[in-house]
Amino acid sequence: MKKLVTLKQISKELDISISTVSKAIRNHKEISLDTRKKVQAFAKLHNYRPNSIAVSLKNQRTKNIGVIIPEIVHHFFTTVIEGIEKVANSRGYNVIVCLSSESFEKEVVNMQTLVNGSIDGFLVSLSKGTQAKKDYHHLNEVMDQGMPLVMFDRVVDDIDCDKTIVDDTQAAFEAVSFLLETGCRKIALITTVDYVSVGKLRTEGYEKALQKQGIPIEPNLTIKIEDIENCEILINQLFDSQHFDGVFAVNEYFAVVAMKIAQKRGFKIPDDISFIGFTDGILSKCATPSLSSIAQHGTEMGEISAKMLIDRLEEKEDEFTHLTQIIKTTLVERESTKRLS
Amino acid sequence: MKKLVTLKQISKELDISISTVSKAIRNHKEISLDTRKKVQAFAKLHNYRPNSIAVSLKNQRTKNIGVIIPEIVHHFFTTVIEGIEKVANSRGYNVIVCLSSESFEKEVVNMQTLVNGSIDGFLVSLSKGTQAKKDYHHLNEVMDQGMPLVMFDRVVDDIDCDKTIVDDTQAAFEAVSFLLETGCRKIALITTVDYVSVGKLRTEGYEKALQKQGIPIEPNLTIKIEDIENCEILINQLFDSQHFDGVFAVNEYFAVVAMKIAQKRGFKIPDDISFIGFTDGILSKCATPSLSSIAQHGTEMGEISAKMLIDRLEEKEDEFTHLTQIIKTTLVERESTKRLS
DNA sequence: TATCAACACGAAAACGTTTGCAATTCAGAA
DNA sequence: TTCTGAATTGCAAACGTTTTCGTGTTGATA
Repeated sequence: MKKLVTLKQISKELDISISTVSKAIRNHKEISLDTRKKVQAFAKLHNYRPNSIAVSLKNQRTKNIGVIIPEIVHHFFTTVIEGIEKVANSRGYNVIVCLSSESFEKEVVNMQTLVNGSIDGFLVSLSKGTQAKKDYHHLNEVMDQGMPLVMFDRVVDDIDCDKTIVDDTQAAFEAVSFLLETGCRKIALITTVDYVSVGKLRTEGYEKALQKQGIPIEPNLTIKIEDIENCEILINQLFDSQHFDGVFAVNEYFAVVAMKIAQKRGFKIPDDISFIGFTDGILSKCATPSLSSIAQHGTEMGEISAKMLIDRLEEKEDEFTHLTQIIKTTLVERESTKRLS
Repeated sequence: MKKLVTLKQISKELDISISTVSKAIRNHKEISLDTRKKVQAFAKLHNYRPNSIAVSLKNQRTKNIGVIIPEIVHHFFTTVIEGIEKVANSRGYNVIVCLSSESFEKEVVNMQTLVNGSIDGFLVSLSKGTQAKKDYHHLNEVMDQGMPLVMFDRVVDDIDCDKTIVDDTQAAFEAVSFLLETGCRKIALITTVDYVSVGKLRTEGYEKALQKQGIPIEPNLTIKIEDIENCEILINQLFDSQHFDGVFAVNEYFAVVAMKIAQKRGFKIPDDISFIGFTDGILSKCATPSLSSIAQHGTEMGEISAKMLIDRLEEKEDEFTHLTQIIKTTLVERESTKRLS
């Protein structure tokens, strides 16, 4: 077992001052070529690597970025992380991932433990808890300290920072419009409770699409799911009490569960009922029938968010305008919807 | 914008030495109660937090652990991370996640950039590239430097370190035995190429189960998938050329794809063909019919691995025996298999 | 009054870097 | 031999902590 070698040890070994060693390793031209060669050879031999903690302390930057997400067992967030990792890595940054588990308190604690020097900037998607509580003091504190913050997907207007989102309302509008165009007349909506920003926005898109076609909005055709555990029960109740020929769900899981229930009740998909979900993940592809859904391009969202953050970290002079990037969604047509004639 | 306050600033403001401030904040009894109260009040007011980089440098420990996984868009690894996060957080550690993307080179680079002080220990699951190349020098280097390393799931015998695995062979044996007990006689195997350790082990379990029942192993009933992209093609070829009444797949994705193909060809599941997959994830639950599969308990694996690592980090005296924890798998019966009579 | 412990606080080193500037060396010119 | 300027090299501060050790003050005791 040989611990990592330090500048001091090299310096002693070679009988050269620490500063000369440091400069020689980094190939400063103010050190003679002879010395540079000698030191570099020695460093290579002993596998010298600068201690990143010391470098961080000296340079007042860690080359780490912190990512706070509500859940990781969730295909969409997973693709976002993939995108973040990709650009972070390519620009020399490491990614520290923290999970809020949809809890406000955990989100606050996570941010507090990272803000004290561990990272250079934050990438955050809000927990449900935070959205319900509408308490954003932890975000403001971080911003106050001059630490860059980029929010993605689950964002909030009250905070003035860079953001990356998809146009949820527009995407939902397009999906529901597609259902209408392919012949659906009574469309059920399976969504989340209103405080979840994306749930609310997608609900708005649903309503807009109906309104545009002059179709009245029937409240009984909408179910709002708070606790994912009992979504089956609620969906079954919907089937019990209502008739409809289309379903729009705000995520793929709800859509797939609804499809399974519909099939059990003898409905043919898409002949009797069409289905569209949000988030084009592995479930959509593998469901039977495969599910038409809205691709949110999570990887791209991660890439763009990370790029925004790192650009901000490395910008020379402070730029005070914050911008919001909107990612274009795509409706992926599969077997759960009829063809546009 | 107010940057974080430091000990030095507090010290100047209160006209007390830095060391006294430090001690007062940490409630050392060698500082008078008066001073302690005063300093603590001031610190609280100005929201003082010790700079974690400086603390890390001083204490020679970062309270970060590095996790290297092959892919994150993969339900199993995602559950492992969840488990890791949970215990790491509860014991005051942050988690730095790096993706090898199944590439040997990326795995090496990731480990090298983390080993220089950024973290206290590693949690690693090998990339396919590394397993194919059989080059483990980067792991040995890390161990040589005295940095604790715990491998999970995709491990290798050549490295002497703590490990967490499931008994892949035994689990596959049980799954295939179950198929046999429920009446299957010709069982196809959908696996990966041999250099993927878990693929190989599960294949062994499959063969053992057949041997035990005295059923000959037909090589043509096995397909080994290297590139996940063209798994559909290979599975279709299998259906074209062979007859069978059971399928065992080494992951849930292969199983679900095979089920879809079987259904398209008019087979009834499980009456004509039974299916069992490995990795009990969301796909298994949501497939139609739902897939019987082997739960690997990823969360538990993550928890145990993280616990092993942190225990190792915090142990007083060096303990030289490395241990391998084996996690019990569970066969989750669903609709894709017949009932045991 | 001298001694001593208990108490409160501060100086300084250490962790491993980076970097501006001062100090040293050396060759060549006067 | 002395001087000059360039080429090398080293000193020391700085980043923000923690911690050991030393110092000074106080009050009590002999």
